Amino acid sequence: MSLSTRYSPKETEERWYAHWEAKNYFHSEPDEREPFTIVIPPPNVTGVLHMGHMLNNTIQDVLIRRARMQGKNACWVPGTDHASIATEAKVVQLLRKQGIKKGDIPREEFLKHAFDWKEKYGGIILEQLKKLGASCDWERTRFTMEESLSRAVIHVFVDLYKKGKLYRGLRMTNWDPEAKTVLSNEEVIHEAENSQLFHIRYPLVDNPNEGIIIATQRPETIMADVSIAVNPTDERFKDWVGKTVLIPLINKPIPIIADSYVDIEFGTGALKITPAHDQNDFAVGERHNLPVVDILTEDGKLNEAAQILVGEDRFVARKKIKKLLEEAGFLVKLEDYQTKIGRSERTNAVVEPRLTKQWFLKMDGFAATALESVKSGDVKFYPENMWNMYYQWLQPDNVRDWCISRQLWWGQQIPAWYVRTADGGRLTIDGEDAVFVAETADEALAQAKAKTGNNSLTIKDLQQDEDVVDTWFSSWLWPIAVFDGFEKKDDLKYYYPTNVLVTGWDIMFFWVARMIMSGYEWSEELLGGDLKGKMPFHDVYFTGMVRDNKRRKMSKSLGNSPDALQLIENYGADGVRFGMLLSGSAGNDIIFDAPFDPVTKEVLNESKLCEQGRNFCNKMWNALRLIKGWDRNDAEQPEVNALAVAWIKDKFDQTLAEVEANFTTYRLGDVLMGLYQTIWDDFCSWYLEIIKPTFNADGSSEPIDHQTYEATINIFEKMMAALHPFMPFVTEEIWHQLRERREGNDCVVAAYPTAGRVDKAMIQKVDKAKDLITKIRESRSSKGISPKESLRLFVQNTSSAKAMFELNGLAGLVKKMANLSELSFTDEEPAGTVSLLSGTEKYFLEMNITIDVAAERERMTKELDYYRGFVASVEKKLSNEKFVNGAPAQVIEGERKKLADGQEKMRILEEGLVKLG
RNA sequence: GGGCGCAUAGCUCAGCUGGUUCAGAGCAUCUGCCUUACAAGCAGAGGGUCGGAGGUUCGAAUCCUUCUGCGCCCA
Repeated sequence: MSLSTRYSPKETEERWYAHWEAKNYFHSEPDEREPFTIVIPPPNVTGVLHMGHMLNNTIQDVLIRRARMQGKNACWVPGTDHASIATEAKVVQLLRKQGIKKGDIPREEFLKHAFDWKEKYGGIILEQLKKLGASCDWERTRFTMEESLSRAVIHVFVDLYKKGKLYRGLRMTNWDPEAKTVLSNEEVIHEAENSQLFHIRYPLVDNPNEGIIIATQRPETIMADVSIAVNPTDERFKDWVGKTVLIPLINKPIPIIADSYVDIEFGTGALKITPAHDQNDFAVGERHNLPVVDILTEDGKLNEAAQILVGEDRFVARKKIKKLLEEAGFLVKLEDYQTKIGRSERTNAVVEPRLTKQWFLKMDGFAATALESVKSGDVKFYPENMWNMYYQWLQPDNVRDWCISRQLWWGQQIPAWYVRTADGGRLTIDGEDAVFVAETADEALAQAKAKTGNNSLTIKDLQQDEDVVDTWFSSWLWPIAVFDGFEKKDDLKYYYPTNVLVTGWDIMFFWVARMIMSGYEWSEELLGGDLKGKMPFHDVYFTGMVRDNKRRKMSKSLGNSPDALQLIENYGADGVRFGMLLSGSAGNDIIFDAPFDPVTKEVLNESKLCEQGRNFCNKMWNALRLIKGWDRNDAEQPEVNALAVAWIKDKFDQTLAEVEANFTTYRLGDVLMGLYQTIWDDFCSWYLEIIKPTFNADGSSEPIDHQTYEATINIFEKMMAALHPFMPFVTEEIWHQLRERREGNDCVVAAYPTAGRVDKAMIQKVDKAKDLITKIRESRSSKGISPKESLRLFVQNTSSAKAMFELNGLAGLVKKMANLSELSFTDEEPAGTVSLLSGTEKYFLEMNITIDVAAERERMTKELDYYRGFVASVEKKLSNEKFVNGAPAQVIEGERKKLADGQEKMRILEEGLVKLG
């Protein structure tokens, strides 16, 4: 057989993924087994695979693959969300290129284009996940805008309205003038930007030579001012309160008021109040019953109410008004100023505070439920300290009602209807729009008829709310909706609550908390007696953000993120998965150290950690090549091999015990590192070297005994199974190269190995032997003696040494690994040897060189000094009465043992020094 | 301004309920090896006093206080 010396992931990965899919291993149907369910955090349908997705989905895949191998009915539901703003922006852009303006086509036609776009591009990210190895149940792929999920959104909207939890209200909202829609707080990104503070004088109406000077960043909004406010305790302005000043340029009189909101220290101490364009000013205005003057259009231009500069964009207006104020002598001072500016996450437009009529969901009850769910432990967070952030956010003071309407088309249209009046306006009742909320227009019509008593109303008289709901208003239903839970019970009953959610902490509030809310709101109604728990998931694993080496979040716009697919191309999916998993632990942000090109400053698609993963694949591949190259015979198993086999089995069992413990706390990086070390160090570097047959001078190799060969294949395949969730492709490939497999005997569905009993005494003896071997190698290395040269070793004849080497095969093991021609006991120090100390045993290594006595003495003296200090510190501890009385017996016992060992080593070293002379 | 988190080797991070020779891992570095599985490798080595100060304790990287620096969330 001929296997290449390098493992090549490319061909292997494609082949095995196709095989798994053909076998339908990832598909789940409810049955009598215990379910293990994960719903994917649906990536944006516009998205392409980035580092965050790779981290997040690798973790999910590890968890789901392990559960599958443990015999659970594993179900990982994939899908995408419709990302209303982002997708709508893309579609608008695309149409514009075709010469079509959104405003020129009807809603239905636009949606058709949007769905076409989704069909064409929406599946890209899911295909990319397959490259990563994600074992999703692709038959269950869902999309938040598909019919059933949309029906669920409409259903809950109506349900919440009936429950009195939804209302329409005029609110100061975040307005994106580019997308012409309201944004939620989470969609606004506040960052420090450079700006200017304008000091402007407002003349007194009675005496234009005198005036009050205010400071503002937004001079273009002075036309919307309704008053000037000062702090009531501010002595400087005591006499000004109650007077009237004129707004510069438009000469509109406004009063000076006193309000404690004004910060005396800031600016001039006098503040212009502009309720329509500032959240805080709006509150001040309400307190003082001031009017609201809105001077901006929906696309951020000045309107008629501004009187001047009408039609100018607000930023153009700012420049122009600066000149006007200067010319008219109202601009007193300009100072540079840094302030936090909010920009739209999607369009990057500066967000305007704007009063609009929106739909809101009352959050008070929901927030309490979400808080209690985690507090009580129904939902557990990993890492636990994420609770702090969650708790903080969900405090009543911090929770605001959820604005769920968006002025977009791509999304579920709000199921609320208004009645058109003859003049084209809306029918109002008690001064408010008459609104009828129902799942269908017919139902709304019936409601309208009943309410108005007008039976001649027809569908044509109704006008549906133009807006759609926030995308999160569909994704908060995800754990229920992906199982069509609002329409049928069977799947939901089996899979709900899901086991674990894996997501970034940055969406803890607008997704995780809201899913918990919706879970508690509807799961019981839907499942009744079949409910296994109201929570949507038992555990939440929060991943950190993937950042670059300057700690910046990796993003497309910064250009600091390596290309995910290129990384897979370079290192293989297994290599990249290894890199992602090893780069950090739960919750902590991950510094993914991709280097930058020093010349172009562009990020390179390179990674040391992924390289390590790739090298690991190659290591295992070569271990396979080695084993497959051996001839076998029926000879009896040598003692050395028997010992090696027993040792590696137990060693691996120890690792498996750690694997199990680390999985329960989601320490996946630790699991992987444990497997990495045991496979590379214990299995490859020690075990295989021990049992490796010797080569003859003629180039042929001795055969290996059948028993050892079989044991080696057994342990290797177990290792592959244990590693499979982390590195699925290479393990599947080796699994099949190791043996002829029957149809269906694949690693992906093999039983996950469990830890067995361990002979600790044996492991300890082998560990001592390994230490001895290392000391011998070190001795050779420092004295320039080749490993190829066989040496003789003498063991100081003590009862403990005798006991150690009584273990069958141990002496042979040491001889082979340290290349010794002889290993024998001695009572006296043989001539021409250097002494070694390993544990508390003394050894003499014969070297065919003259021993440098002075160097030997120095080395031993140094070692002795260390143990003197060590023993002294332990003695001090043990002579402390408080320690002996206060510390647990186990600890004291440990200290006594340390002392005895230390003293024994000192004795041996002192003795050796005396002999050296 | 309010809150949360972080600071351990050159780098990225573990270190869980204070106590095993507790100061660790991986990478990087240095030395010697192209030894027929693997140079994407093998065998060895060096390197930190745990951000600073103070405290609790028989005992502190670990608990408390405070300072400094950094990151994030909210206003």
